[in-house]
Amino acid sequence: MAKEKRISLKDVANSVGVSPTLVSIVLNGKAKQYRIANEMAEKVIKTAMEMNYSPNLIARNLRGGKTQLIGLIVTDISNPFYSAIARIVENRANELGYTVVFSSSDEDLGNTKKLIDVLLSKGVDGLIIVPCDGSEDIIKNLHDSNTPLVLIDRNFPDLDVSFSCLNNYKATELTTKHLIEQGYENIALVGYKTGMNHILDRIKGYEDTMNAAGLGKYIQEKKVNLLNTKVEMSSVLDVLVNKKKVEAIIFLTNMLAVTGLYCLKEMNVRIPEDVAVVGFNRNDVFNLFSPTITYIRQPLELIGAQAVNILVDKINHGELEIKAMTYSEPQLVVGASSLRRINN
Amino acid sequence: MAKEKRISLKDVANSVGVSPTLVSIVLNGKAKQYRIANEMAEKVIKTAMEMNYSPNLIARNLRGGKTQLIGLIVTDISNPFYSAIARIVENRANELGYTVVFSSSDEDLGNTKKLIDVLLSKGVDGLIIVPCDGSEDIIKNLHDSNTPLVLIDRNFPDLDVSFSCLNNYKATELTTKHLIEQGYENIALVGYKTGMNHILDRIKGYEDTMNAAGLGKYIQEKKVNLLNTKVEMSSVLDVLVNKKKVEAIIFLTNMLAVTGLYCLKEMNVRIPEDVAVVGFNRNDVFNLFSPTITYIRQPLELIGAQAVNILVDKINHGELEIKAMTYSEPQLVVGASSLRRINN
DNA sequence: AAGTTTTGCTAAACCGATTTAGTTATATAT
DNA sequence: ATATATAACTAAATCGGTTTAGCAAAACTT
Repeated sequence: MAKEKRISLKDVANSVGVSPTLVSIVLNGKAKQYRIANEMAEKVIKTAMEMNYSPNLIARNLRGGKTQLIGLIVTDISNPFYSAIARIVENRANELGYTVVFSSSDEDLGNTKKLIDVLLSKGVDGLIIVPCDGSEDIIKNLHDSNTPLVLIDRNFPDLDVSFSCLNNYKATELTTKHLIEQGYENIALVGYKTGMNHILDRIKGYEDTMNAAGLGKYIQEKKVNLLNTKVEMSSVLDVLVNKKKVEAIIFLTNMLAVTGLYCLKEMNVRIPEDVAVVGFNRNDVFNLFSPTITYIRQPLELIGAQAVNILVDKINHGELEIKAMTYSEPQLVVGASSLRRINN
Repeated sequence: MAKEKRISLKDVANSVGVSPTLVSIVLNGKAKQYRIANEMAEKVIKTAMEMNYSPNLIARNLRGGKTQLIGLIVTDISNPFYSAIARIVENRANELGYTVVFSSSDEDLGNTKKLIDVLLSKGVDGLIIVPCDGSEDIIKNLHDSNTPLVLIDRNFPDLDVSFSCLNNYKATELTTKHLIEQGYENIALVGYKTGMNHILDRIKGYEDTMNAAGLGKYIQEKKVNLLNTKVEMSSVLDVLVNKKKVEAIIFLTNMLAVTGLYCLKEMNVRIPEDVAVVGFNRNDVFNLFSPTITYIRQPLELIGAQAVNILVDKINHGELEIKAMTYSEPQLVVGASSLRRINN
């Protein structure tokens, strides 16, 4: 069976008996502007509909230099947090007439560089990136080359690059205050080794709140390596729970919280009797765990949609100079894992 | 700062002092075939490298070439099962020099149709699709138009369309046998309303195994609607557990299992004492739940990579007529939720 | 009635690559 | 010495749109 030829603009033009130019003008809604006769315009539109014409975007884009393609680089699309973001980005992008090309950097600098090159060579009109540790220079170069670009989830405060992310400071401030209100004092934090701003902000939110409450002496921060999280997490939690006798643990990411819960379960640590726990980002695990886990909820809809909006603005209006900075507000979803400590 | 113009083929040609034709030929590795002098070929390649030339894929594709773009349509990229597949498809595609464009159909026929059109209009070289209920005609048309196409996770046995999916029959056969071996007899199944083959196969695997074990009288199948799963699941489970007194429940998808666990938890049903449970596809929830949940593991790596392999074969060799059918083998991961029933 | 404006439409360039059909110069054959 | 073959390269068409410049006919001025 032969591949059916798609109806082209020329086909419609021939059918009506006019030039392709006229058809193009009419179908782009510029009939008035070009003083095309009303009758003629209607006839063209009718014929195009009848012939089931749809424009070849590739041809259109070749002329216009645009692909209506947005590149999305996350660290790992199979991470539910990022796939949730991907879905929101997809939806908003579709609404605005764009399609999303995605790639996973695996938190790797070399990959990031390669993926950016590949996506640019595919002709994406702009990029939404979750930048990985150490990618500041790459991002700066990309921005300097005037590629429409928005960072999401993480950002580099020193760069003039637009971003859409959580108010991370407030997230741990909320969390820490909540735990303190619940009667906890010896509150520890588990993050991972990175110089990335989003994590540093979360750490600062915790530290400031602890200090403000006069609990500075209890500040304890453990950092695990992202590569063999499971093993390191075990020893970190062993130290915190068994040696340091902490009363509560704040996990700085969803993955850390899930891994932490695995380990705590294996260690037969009771939550919150032995230690209270707060996680990060929604996860079915938190709701189905016994007890349910308290966590910070990010307004993903907002964060994702904003990123697309900013990017498309840049693509369309070339407002590349303006640095759009959007910090969305976290919410604390309280479960049973951070219940009030019984005064003893 | 002005956006630097991308280097075009013509720029390279001018720089070397030859025609664009020659540059095109050399860079496409056809120098020998067109008897281009070795010296000249080397010079062109060197200059192209120095100028950091990369071909404009839009132009290339317009001419009738390829975009090295693969379209992936899943039902929902934010569903961890599909984002896991997406990641594997991405990896394999990248290895073969392709980039992935994704879209979510939301199990909707209209969306599916629209997304296919959009992806084709973006010039994807081929499509990997998780077809939704009722999409058989759309898929048939697509296949008939000779678009390289592979179905994944689900398939239409009546169509000559290649696919890569689980041996679904064997999945529930394994599950049911396991439960029977553990001493369960009154085993029910919870699926959703659909005519899709993958679910029908799973149902058949259960029925056949029950019948073969002489437990036909216990066969009970409940189907919930995918739209308000939570509400329907509650009533379905209420009937199964409280009225029908079933001993074990097999959930036919990951989402059903997770939702089911929510409901069972709310109902304070003990697992496996009151009712045993088996889920589908790995999920952190299953491992962190108390008790851990037995589930069917799909070899996602294999399923995803196969789909890409088949598709790229079709794209490259135009082997559109050959129907590649790959069924990958399920594994049963045994947790505590299906522990041996104490004889009473 | 001649000049000007407006109306309604089209030819042709263009985007950046690929490909077909040549062309020219040199080498080989007869 | 003329015909033929081969080597090395190029002009121009092509993909399917968009856009610019411009043309012919009708309508309007003065």
